[in-house]
Amino acid sequence: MKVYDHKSIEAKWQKVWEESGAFHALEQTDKPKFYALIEFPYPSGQGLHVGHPRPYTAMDIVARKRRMQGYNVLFPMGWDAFGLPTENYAIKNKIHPREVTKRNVAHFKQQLQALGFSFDWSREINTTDPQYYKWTQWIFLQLFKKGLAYKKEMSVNWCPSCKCGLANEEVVSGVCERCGTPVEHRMKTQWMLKITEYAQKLIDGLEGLDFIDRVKTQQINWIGRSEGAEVDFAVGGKTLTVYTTRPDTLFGATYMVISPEHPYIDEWKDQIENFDEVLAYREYAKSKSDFERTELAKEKTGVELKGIRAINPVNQKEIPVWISDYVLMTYGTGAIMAVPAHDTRDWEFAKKFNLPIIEVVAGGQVQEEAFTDIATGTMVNSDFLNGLSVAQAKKAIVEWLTDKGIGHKKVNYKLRDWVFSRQRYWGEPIPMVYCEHCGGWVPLPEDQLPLLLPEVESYEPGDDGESPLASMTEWVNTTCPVCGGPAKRETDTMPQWAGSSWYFLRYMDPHNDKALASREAMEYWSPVDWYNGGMEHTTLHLLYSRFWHRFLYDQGIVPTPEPYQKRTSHGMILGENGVKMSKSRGNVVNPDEVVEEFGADTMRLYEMFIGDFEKAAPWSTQGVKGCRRFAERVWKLQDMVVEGDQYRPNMETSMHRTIKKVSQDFESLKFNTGIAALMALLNQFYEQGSVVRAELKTYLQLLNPVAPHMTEEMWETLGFEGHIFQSVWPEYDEAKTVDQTIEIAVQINGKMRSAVQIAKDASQEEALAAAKQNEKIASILEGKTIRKEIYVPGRIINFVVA
RNA sequence: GCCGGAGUGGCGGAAUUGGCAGACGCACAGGACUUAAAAUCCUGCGGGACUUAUACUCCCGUACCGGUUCGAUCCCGGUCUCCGGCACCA
Repeated sequence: MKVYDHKSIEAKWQKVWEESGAFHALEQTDKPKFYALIEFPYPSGQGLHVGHPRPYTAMDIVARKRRMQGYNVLFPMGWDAFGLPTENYAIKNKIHPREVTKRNVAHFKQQLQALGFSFDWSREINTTDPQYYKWTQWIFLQLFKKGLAYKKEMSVNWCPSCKCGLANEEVVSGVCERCGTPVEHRMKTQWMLKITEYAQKLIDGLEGLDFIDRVKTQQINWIGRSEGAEVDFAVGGKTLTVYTTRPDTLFGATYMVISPEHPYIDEWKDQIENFDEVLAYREYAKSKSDFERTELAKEKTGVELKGIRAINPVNQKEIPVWISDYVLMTYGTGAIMAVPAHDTRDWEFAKKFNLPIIEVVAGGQVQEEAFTDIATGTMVNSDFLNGLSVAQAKKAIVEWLTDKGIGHKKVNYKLRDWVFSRQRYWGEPIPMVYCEHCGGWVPLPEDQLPLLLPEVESYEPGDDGESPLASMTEWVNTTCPVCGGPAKRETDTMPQWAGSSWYFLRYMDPHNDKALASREAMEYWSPVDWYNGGMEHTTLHLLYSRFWHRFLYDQGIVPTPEPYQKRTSHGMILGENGVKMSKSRGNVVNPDEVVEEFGADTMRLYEMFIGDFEKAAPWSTQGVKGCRRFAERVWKLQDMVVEGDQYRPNMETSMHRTIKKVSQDFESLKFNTGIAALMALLNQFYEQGSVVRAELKTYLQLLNPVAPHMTEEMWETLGFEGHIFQSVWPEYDEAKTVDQTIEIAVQINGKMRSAVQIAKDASQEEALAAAKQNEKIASILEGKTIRKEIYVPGRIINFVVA
């Protein structure tokens, strides 16, 4: 027997697969389709990380198995290549980002190919390719034409380190998601996408999708739907509208609070007696960073607007008006009615500033703490609502407000519009020009796409928050496509999330120059059948791409409302010491070295066997060795083969059981137990001292999706027909997965005492008789009274004795 | 604070969702082979009691306390701890 030389074997088969186009998706076929997708990587300078192959191998296993099961599989790969790290590297080393990208892509591709993934490389895409971003720009124009892209001056999250604005989703606990720098606020004019218009559709669309629950709940929480009412208060000669989820507590409103940025403050300037104090507070609130507002002690602060009074519309009572930064201008109406008895924040504020607390829902001790339970309380001190439950009161008060024309039902969402401008070079140019004459932003005609990124001298962003493109005067100065007069181009670029918001569509028809993909291709391949990716993208990429896709569906461009039918997620691979791998911790494992020393098949086996696919797992070099040992033992089966085109009778049950187990586990993220079943079967072959040809054939097929190179090599050496990847996945016979005679445990009073052999379909009488004949059971039962006899076929026998 | 998820040997993890807890692998220990080591192969491996020792047998054991059940890692109530997400969202 040849030695198991992983290097030559893996190189050999990778070449065969590549040259024969073994894994190209078919255009014309009667086969059912299966579209498997993994998140395309950002080709960073560090190269592939051992974390990357985990989801890739998982989906590769599914793709390879499905091909053997007769599916036309699309399993593509590409590069999400626009982004800051490349640009920063380019600035530092004075190399064009395009060159950096090219180099990184080449390195990544070589690394991926060395792992033997069955990607259809003929469909490779790159978001920085003008033929690709042409369509990213095209989609932006469609959004603009439907009023879903607009430019607005607003306070944005600003990362002083990246010198760039951030989307709400990119700010994590007040710091920049990418670099960890505390986020500041800056007033900037930004392109925005109206994802809020799709808030409800993005919630509703989740129904019927096969997404793991934590993805669904995270998206729903992020969108943050709440039902309540808007109520008008007469304040300082104006109507001030508040949003509340507790209109039932309206009689308990003892003061009002408005956000420090509320525009009414300036309009009340002459009425407010302590205007200087108010302005000072406004400055104080503005100076707090997001970090301070969220992380530091939430001691309530605020200032009363002296001279301004509000009238509670239900009882005409006069109440004071305050400003405080616990009321946000960006949610609801920027103004609230405060009900300290039944809201924790209002309660804290009222205690601090000695404001009255009036109980309107009985059941708590409102002077001690806010009573917020909505399930048990009864309305009090509330005139016509008295005696009602909270739910009844909500309904009654909203009807009353609606009748009087001073309020109505209202749904709010926490989701904000998507900040879509970035003040950086390495991104898609936004295809818009500003024309004074035409009075605003004019879209570039579609036939002028792609709008290419110009060559610039310096990619360095300005400290003034301007994009590097702004200094390219000859590029910026252009003519208006409508009036032909002088106009200026938009100099901000799109965020990294743009290109990835529709890439799965491009794979369906990657070389089309007439459309983002042909209708025919999209109808055939949509939706993606199974998409695996990281949890960190749940409220970013995954939400953004659902939004774009839903928009394209509403425009009649794509055939399905949702892009992905199934979404799963993998856990991280940690360093050997159980913490996240990083250069600074010195615990990074280089996949190239693992492949070099142990082989791609071992690497794949190990990453699938490492533990629960959905959970984080620490790397273990010993564990890798264990998988290599397993591969070697499989390899040695070649020396143990005996002729035979049938499974041996004593192996039949094991064979059918393993086929069943592996077939199921490879479809349900349980790769670890699927491999464990293959290890157990291998141990059985070793116990037998031999393996029959028919058994080995099945065995190699089952192992092939995980360890494709060595199984292909053994298949050829043993002279099986064709290539293993062209063979048909083994089937099992359910009847043969169960032994005729089974061992069944016998308990007495629920404690295991013995086990007996009985026929698998033994009757209750037979089973109990067999159990009573068992020597040990009989001796225990001796002289005792059996109160109850339990027999669960195939499971257990239990005697309850006194 | 709110929303998710999880607590099982020395370690990674299994357990057909109420039916023999610890599959499979790692580590470890003993043995075989070897001048020796590595590799490989065989055996053992949750804790405890009984036993000279083995076998046998028994008790305890799935974070903790309680409940339902013939029977609970699994279901119910409560407590603790850890991880992830959101966070003054009215």
